[in-house]
Amino acid sequence: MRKKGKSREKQANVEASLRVSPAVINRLPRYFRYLRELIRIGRLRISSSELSELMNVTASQIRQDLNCFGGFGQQGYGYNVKYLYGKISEILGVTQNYKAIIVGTGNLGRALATNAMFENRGVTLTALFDIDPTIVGKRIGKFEVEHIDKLDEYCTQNQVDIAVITVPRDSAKETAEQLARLGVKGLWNFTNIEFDLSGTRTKVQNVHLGDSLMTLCYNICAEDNRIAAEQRMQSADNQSEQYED
Amino acid sequence: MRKKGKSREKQANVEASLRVSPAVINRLPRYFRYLRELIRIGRLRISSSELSELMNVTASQIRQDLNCFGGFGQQGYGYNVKYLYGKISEILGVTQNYKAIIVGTGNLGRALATNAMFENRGVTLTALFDIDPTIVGKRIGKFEVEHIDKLDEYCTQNQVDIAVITVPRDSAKETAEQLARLGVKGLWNFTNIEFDLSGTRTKVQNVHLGDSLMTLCYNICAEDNRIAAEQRMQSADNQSEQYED
DNA sequence: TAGATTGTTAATCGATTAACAATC
DNA sequence: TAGATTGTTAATCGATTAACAATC
Repeated sequence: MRKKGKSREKQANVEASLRVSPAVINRLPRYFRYLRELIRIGRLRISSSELSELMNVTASQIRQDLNCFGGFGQQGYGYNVKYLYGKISEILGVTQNYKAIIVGTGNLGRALATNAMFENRGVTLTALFDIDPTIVGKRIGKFEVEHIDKLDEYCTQNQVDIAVITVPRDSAKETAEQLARLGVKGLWNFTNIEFDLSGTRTKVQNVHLGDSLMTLCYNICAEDNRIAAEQRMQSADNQSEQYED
Repeated sequence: MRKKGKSREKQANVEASLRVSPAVINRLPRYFRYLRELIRIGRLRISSSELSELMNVTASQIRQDLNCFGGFGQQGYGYNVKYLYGKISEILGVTQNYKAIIVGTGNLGRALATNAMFENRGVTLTALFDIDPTIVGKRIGKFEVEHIDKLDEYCTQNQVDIAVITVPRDSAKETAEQLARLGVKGLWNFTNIEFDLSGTRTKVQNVHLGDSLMTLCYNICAEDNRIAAEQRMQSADNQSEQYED
């Protein structure tokens, strides 16, 4: 059972949004993912040490992270999986029912438009926009693509919290600034360029797929180098063995 | 002109792949991106302080980061843009001409298959695989989709450095382990689950789009809370003003 | 040469881990 | 109550920034 009265929840943190370190914030979605999986397999409770083994992090880090937002656990018991999942969902804004649009219905935009990811995370897609007249009017999933000229009107008349930006790089900056002007709260940026929206309240989350691919390439390349170095060592050893007898 | 003889390049680091901190590695692709842009606009040289302004980081960090790999600059001059770009490209493995395949040609797989990102970063796509018989044999971009049953044979007979994993979550673990067994050097994972390939030399780079969306939602939600708090403060101020006179 | 800017060391800052008292 | 496990403080570790001597 949950403790009631003398709850230690850091209400201050949640309410006044006292700055939580970016390192912690970036780990929250991963907790969310693991907790959902635990619910799926029917787990009712979990201790920080069990979860730490599952997630390959320290139990200390888990307790520290969760405590930025409140005392969600119980001494001697651990964490109630569903309760914790609910709390993290709240913190992540899953319960806010944010509305999103996709701007740019190229291959990537279309792929996202039909992806269950949004609804699985409490975000509702409401419209798609494109500039290409041969695409405008076509159906993608349950939407009819609208012309980008309608963007201003749409954003003024409907709640738009998030805009997914999947336009070509040349129109990206302009589009981003337009959306920020229209008061869209967050941009999910799939283009290669970065936006400077300081001076607005609009948040930007960059995906930069190319950077991710490059990081992978670096790690592969570094491993290749290590393997080559190992082999050089080995053959050097063999050489000296030959001389030894 | 580049200095020659008494070069200070950390050859040791590049050759023996002395561990570079993950924080630095994750920043490299961003340098790569900005340098490419500088080349595009015809810049020949740049100082760390100029670049720092452009990228919104400290000059100190830039010099520190680059020096993990060698002395690529010149006192009193700065960095030669093309030379530095070449060096970072090398470090990131762009010059290795890695070969990649895409496993899973759903919406996301198809979007990636026709994306210029790979060739722009020195990676060559060579084949696509899927399990769905209605898709196998169809053309996507310049490829004909092959059946996943051919994966073993293909990987044995061709160099496959990178596999892009865009399969449904239920077949993800199995697919990843198969690819690791086949000696694929790196997995670019677009599924929601994580792989444990410790004990293999295969590197995994997770994209986790859902996590990225959640981080954006957190930041929006936190900002919403801050705005609400501000407004409460404001109305409290107004209240006390009323009482003041 | 004088001015500029790097490479590098030392100082600071922030994030992670360890330890343990509080408490369920 | 005794055992378990959290919440939290203190210690450690790593990453960032500042400063400056080296040098182009």
